Amino acid sequence: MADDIDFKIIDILKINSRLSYAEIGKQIFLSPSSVRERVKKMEDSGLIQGYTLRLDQRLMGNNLEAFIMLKIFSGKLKAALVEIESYPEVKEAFRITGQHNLYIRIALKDQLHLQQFIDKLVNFGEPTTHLILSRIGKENF
Amino acid sequence: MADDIDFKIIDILKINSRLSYAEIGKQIFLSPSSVRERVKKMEDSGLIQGYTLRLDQRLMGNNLEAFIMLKIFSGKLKAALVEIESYPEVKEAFRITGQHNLYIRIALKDQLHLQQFIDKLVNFGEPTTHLILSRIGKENF
DNA sequence: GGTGAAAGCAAATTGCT
DNA sequence: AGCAATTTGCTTTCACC
Repeated sequence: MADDIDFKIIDILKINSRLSYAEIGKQIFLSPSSVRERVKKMEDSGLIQGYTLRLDQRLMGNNLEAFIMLKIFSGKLKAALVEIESYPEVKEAFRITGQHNLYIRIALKDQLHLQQFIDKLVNFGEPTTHLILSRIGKENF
Repeated sequence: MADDIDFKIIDILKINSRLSYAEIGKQIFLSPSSVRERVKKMEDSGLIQGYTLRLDQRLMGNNLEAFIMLKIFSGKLKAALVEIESYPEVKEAFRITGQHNLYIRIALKDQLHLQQFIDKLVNFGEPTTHLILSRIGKENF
């Protein structure tokens, strides 16, 4: 489906998704209308799912980033899924293989906030918490 | 620094970072120039770090998503950090607290690819692998 | 698939409040 | 902080290749 030119466009949009088609076209020697056509096709096919921003969580008032892995109590999975979707602290969450069933990435104001968050999770499972100390490299989704 | 109007703009850009200032302004009853000014200030302050896209990893040819937690061997941390930054499979990586030292999120073609990836990591530490089965809710960075 | 032309919009600057 | 007006550039569509 997608060819090398498409992947070049994706690589450019990864770095700055607000660039104009004209600007993208300059970088890959293609007309703005062709760039637009290709982008539109990638959107329509679902390859490009959308455009979003990168935020500095510290400047958003979240001094703590962490992830929690949850070993869900028997029969509590459905309730946990619904609950987790509703928390604004949750940045992403997955079902996973291994000793734990859920991975939950969170951004929090401080340690008290973390404590309160964990207190909510213990209704659904046994949490293991890992604080994020620093990022390595750049995001590359 | 940032007020409620700024956060409204951020919420809109989270959903679609390619919207025009005019369109954002319509949604929050603000002129395009004011929206632009506010966005620019948030970029300059570092609150908004950039704009990127959401991709469907399956349609990108990556049928396996996983994360690996690495317990680094003594003296191997620096080498591991350099190495990990260079792998295109790595979507994000953190230093973390707990039994393991590094968290590495990856997107891979298939199980063979995962095996090869793990084989590279075992030079630096002891890996624990968790496959991602499905996402819960939407990304919310 | 790619292009270029034309109409309609958006971005960016400026000056005013 | 916000707005309107301007110029400059971009988007979008479409006929053509």
